[in-house]
Amino acid sequence: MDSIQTRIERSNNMIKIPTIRRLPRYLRVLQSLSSSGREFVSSETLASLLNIKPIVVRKDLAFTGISGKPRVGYSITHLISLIEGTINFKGKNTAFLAGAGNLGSALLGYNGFARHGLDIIAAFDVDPQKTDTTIHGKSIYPLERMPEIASRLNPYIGILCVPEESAQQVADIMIASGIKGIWNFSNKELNVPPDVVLQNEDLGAGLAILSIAIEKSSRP
Amino acid sequence: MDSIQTRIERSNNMIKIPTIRRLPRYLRVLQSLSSSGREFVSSETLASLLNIKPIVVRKDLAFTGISGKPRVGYSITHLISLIEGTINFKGKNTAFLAGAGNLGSALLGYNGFARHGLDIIAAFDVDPQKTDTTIHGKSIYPLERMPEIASRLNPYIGILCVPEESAQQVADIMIASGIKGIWNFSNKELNVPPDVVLQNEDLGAGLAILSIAIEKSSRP
DNA sequence: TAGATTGTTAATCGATTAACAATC
DNA sequence: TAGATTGTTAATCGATTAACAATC
Repeated sequence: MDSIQTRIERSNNMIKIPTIRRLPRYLRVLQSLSSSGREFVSSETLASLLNIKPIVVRKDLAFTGISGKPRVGYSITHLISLIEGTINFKGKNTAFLAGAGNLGSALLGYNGFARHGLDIIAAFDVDPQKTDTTIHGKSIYPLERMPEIASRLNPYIGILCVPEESAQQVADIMIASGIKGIWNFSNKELNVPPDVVLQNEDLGAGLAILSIAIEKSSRP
Repeated sequence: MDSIQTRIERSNNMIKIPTIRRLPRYLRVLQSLSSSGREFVSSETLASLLNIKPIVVRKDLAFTGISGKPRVGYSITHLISLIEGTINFKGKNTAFLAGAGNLGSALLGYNGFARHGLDIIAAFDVDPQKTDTTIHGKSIYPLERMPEIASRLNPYIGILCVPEESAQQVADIMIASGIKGIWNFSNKELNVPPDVVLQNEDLGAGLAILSIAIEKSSRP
């Protein structure tokens, strides 16, 4: 028999992955609406901007704790603030990045992260040619200095952009450095202890979905 | 009343998004097992390598049409071939890329795409400083030449890496050029006609999931 | 008040998991 | 044959959608 706590948590109120995935999208259109001077927006309008259904919007937004006004909609500035709070895009999420290759360098230069509350505070590489330089204004340190520098800066997130062959090894260094979550851009299946969160970013998955969908739409 | 066809399709046999997302992961561990000389693999082994359950593996692999042998498992080379066929990672998926900034350049230099059967055959940018040069060996053309070059090369996929402000406009040029699917790395919500497939790649979504999971695991 | 929009409750749909028979 | 592993059928779980009452 489940505990009351378990049953309550299962029955309602825990935010769900599909909702979390949509929240940054709401955020972007809301910021755009806000900068055009609008104050309120309906679930109908948000739905049409995201090509989803209004009922999905209302269910999703309920998780942020917002209360909409019948006949008016939701306060845009309030909603922005609540979504940012819900997905931790306020404050600063500090991160280390490992692997300053093509992709790693691109992420170091990605301006969008500021808007997502992510601050890459240091980057690491094994290549002596890259270390002790900066890329897009971020300092690159030798990989072996990660634990030492982490003990001073206390990063939350480790962004892993190294080749598959060294991915597990570098992940282990990140974990030993006290990082709480790994954002894995390598295509290696990583093993991490249960208290470390792992988020895999798999371009192959997106490409496979696209490829199958194109094939299906060409031969209906 | 639904047609018989509709009911058959809904009841069984259509490959599902979660399965499609996992197929590239199977592919990678299978390729690694294959290069270590193994011939057969069980659902149990694959499951433990991907940190999922064996029943999920068996259900997923059924969609590729493979037939496993009780007490032995699945033929690794056969399975690789069937997965590649299922997600179109065999042959060549030809692509145009628009926007040779940080991210676009990184994707031009990404070696993993060859393994995914994706061939970026040309790249485009509005910046005259970038056009008529090459990045990672790929030629960069002025954006306005896309329709003309497309009429010769017939690309399937358009990889969109331009800033949000110009994303819709560039997507429209891709569509006018006859592209069948858009892989959208900009954070713009695009409008595309129903016969064009849209796959959004949203880094904000991954970051939001990671961020909420870290918060939850820190305060249990 | 009338009507538009939210938010809740119930129904449907789809994916995962469990149980177990089939098979080599 | 015995036992391991596949693959099928049924059950459970979770997310989306529909219907509609509440509210401003």
